[in-house]
Amino acid sequence: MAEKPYHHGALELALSSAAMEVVRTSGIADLSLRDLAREVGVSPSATYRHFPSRDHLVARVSQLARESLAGALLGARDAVAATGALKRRSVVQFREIGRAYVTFAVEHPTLFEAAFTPCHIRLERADDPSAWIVLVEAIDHMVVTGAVPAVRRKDAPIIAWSGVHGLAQILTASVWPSGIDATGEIDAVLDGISRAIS
Amino acid sequence: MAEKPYHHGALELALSSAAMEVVRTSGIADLSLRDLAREVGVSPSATYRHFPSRDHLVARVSQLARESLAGALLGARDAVAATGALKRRSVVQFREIGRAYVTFAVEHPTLFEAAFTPCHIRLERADDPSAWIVLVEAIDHMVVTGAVPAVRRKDAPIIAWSGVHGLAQILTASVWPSGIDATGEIDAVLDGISRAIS
DNA sequence: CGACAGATGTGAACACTGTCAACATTCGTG
DNA sequence: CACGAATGTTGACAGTGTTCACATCTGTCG
Repeated sequence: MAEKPYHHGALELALSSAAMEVVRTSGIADLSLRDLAREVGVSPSATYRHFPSRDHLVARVSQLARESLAGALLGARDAVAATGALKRRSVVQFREIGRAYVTFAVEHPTLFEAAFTPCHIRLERADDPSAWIVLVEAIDHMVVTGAVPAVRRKDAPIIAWSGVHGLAQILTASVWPSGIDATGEIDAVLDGISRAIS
Repeated sequence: MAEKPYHHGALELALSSAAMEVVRTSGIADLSLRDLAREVGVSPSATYRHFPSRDHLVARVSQLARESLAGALLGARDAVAATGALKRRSVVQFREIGRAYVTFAVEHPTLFEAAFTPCHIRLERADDPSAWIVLVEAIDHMVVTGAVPAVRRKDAPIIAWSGVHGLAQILTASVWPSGIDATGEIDAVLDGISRAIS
């Protein structure tokens, strides 16, 4: 077995993966280039062949976290049984997407935090399947099936996205006015969104 | 004039103020104990007499930012003219509070970011006038004037808070699906919230 | 008033970080 | 096969949070 090839071969991927692991278990604030380099078995400066700066690494990880969230939404949507009336089904799908959004944040708070961490770096590669698109599609679908009036089509996405994103943020934030029970609030907000876009 | 008294006299306040200035102009990520110490004209280790760690300083600044936000909400509420029907006035006040929340975030993005930055430190001193309380009071007031049905009293706060906080977060976040126009979206979301809690 | 305890500030050090420049090795391609 | 581009290494620099031993001041009690 090759002891230690001079070239790692897939350093960028290895670094991203190790970084995602750190984010999952610890949080994006604890990302350290030197730590990752150690983890992967490479010198600190080697990382600079793949990420111009720590901020670029952070931005990449944030992007991966966003894609992970989008994947969760898609999964929740596609898990809805393809039975019954189309109209009702479009409503259920939308609701499950919303629930998945908040659930993802609650179950993987560090990932969710990373997904929307403020970073001033502009990646050249754009996001793959944006969570935003999944939401807009679901709403468009509801408009088609008549579950949502066409008048609401324009504003419904920002209303729904705001409500769901805000709740997720609130449930995962550290500072709080008083203990808030997650499960109860989720349905309350989802109901509110339904009324708002009806 | 006293050249340089050995004791600063109000170091904690001076450090907090300098820190808030950095947050306002630069962002909470750029906070540095050594920088602040230099700014205030004190040795780096002096800061440790007032903040056990950098995280504590960050937590304090975050708290100050939250109080600043709460102040903006109070200001917006009290700026509503005390004329006309009570019912209508309670609705206008609620709407202005919501608008102020989002406006604060858009106009002072770094302060808003600081207000909800994730930090694992628990301050002993609790927040003074929480933004949450202002919101709940406004909703209670609407229930009293009959602008909001009593059935919604329980869920209205989390619905409104989620919508407004989510929109603020979305408008100030760095990564985006597409350019979003702030002013238009604010009214859309505020209208949505009104429908949701009616 | 004066001594003493506690609060507050200093200086020098440690371990750690991101980043860079000069150099070494390997890969792909003419 | 040779050579340029891609990738990895070594060693350094400036900067950071944090700590410890020490200096200085402030208020309080006999």
